Amino acid sequence: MTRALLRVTRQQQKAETRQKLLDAAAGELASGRSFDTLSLREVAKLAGIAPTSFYRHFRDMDELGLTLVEQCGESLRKLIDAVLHQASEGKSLIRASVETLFEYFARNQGMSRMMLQESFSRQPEFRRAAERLMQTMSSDLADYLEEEARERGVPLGHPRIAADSMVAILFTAGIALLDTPAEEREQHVETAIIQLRMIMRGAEAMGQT
Amino acid sequence: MTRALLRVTRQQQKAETRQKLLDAAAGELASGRSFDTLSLREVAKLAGIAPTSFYRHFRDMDELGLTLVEQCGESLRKLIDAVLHQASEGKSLIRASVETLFEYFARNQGMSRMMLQESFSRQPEFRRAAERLMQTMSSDLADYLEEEARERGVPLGHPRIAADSMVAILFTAGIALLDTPAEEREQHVETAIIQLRMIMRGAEAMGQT
DNA sequence: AACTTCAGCGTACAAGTGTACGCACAACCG
DNA sequence: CGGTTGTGCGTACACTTGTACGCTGAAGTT
Repeated sequence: MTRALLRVTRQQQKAETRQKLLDAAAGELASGRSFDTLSLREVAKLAGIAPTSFYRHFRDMDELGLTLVEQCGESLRKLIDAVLHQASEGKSLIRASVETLFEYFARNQGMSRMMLQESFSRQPEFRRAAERLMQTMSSDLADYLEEEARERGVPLGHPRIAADSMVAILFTAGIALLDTPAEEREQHVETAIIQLRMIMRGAEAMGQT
Repeated sequence: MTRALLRVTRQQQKAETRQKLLDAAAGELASGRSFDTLSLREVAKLAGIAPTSFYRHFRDMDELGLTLVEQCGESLRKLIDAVLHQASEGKSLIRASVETLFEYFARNQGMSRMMLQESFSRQPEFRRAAERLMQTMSSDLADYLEEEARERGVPLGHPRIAADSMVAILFTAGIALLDTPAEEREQHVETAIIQLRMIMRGAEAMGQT
C-alpha cells in the first residue's frame, strides 16, 4: 500500500498522460475536426506518446470519446445546477443560464463540439450519454420552473415540454455560437434570451386555459 | 446533337450510376453510419462500380456529400413551401407541418440524417448548405406567420425569432425521431406540436406588450 | 463505315490505419 | 536490497485508404 500523503508518482504519471490524450483529442475537436476523422495514431502522436501506448489508457478511440462526452456532461450538469440553485444575483435566471452556458461552450470548444454534434449522431453509446445530459438538464430546469411558477402563482402549461424546448434551443444556439465570430456572439446571446422568454410566456399562456 | 425524344442512353446511363452512388451513400447513412466514416471505395463497391470509376461522377466524397445535402435541402424547401401555401385542409398549420416534415424524415432517413447531423458539424461547405436551408425555412415560416397574424389581428412579437425557434425545435425533434422506435413516434409528434404551439402563444403574448 | 468520346475497369503504389508481441526500465513493494 | 508491476516503446503485419495511369468497348457522331 502507498501512503496517500506522499507523491503517488505512478498513477499520477498515468493520469497525466491519459489527460494528455484527452486534451489532444479535445484540441483537434476544438479546431473543427469531427470525432470520427480522428485516428488513434494521430491522437497518440499529438499527445506525444507511441501509438501502442494508447491502449494503456483506453480500449479504443470510442472509449476515449465516451470519456470526453461524459466529462463534458458532468461539468455541464454541475454548471446548470449551480446556476439554478445559486442566487442569480440580480440577473434573470434566463439571462444567467444563457450567459453561463455559452461561456462554457466557448471556453471548452473541444468537448462542447463533441457533446453537441455527437449528440445528434453516431453510435448508441454516445447518444445515450448526450441524451442523458439533456434529459437531466431539462428535468432540473422543469423542476425549477414549476417551483418558481408556483411561488409566483402563475401556473405553467406543460412545464416539462417547455423545459425540453428550452434545452433544445440552448443547445442549437450553442452549436451555432461556436462557428460565430466573437463579435457577433453578443447578438446570439440576446436572441437566445428572447427565445427562452418566449417559450416561458407561451407556457404561462397555456397554463391559463 | 441528340434528338430529345429518343433514349439518350449515354447520359442517362451515367445519371443512373451516379444515382446509384448517391443511393449507396444514403443507404449507409440511413443505417446510422456517420458520413465521414464512409470511404470512397466502400461507396463505390456498394454501388457496384470500380473504385476508380467514382471519379467519373464526383471529385471526391465531399462533393457527393454536398450533393446529398443539397438534394435533401431542395426537397425539404419544396415540401415546406407546399405545406405553407397550399390549403392545410382542415388541419392546423402546425400539425400539418410537423406531420409532413416528420414523415419526410422517416422516409428519407439517409439524406435526413446527413442533413441534420452534418448541419451541426464538419467543414464550412456542408454547414453553409444546411444553414441556408434552415434560414430559408425559417424565413418562409416567418413570412407566413406574420401575414397570418395580421389577418387575425393578433400581432406577433419577434416573428423571425419565433420562426427560428420553431425550425430549431423541428430539426431537433426530427433527429430524435429517427432513433425512436416507430410505435413511440406518435408521441413525439404530439410533443413537437405542443412545443410549436407554445412558441406561438409566447410570440402572441410578446406582441401584446 | 470510319472516327471520336468517355464510362467503367484493373493494376499499382504510397500513405495511413488498428493492433499483436516482446523488450526496457523506472516505480513500487516486501 | 531483490522481485514484481506496468507504462511506454519499437517493430512488424495485414488491411484499408485515395488516386494516378492506361486500356477497353460500346455509344454517339460524321
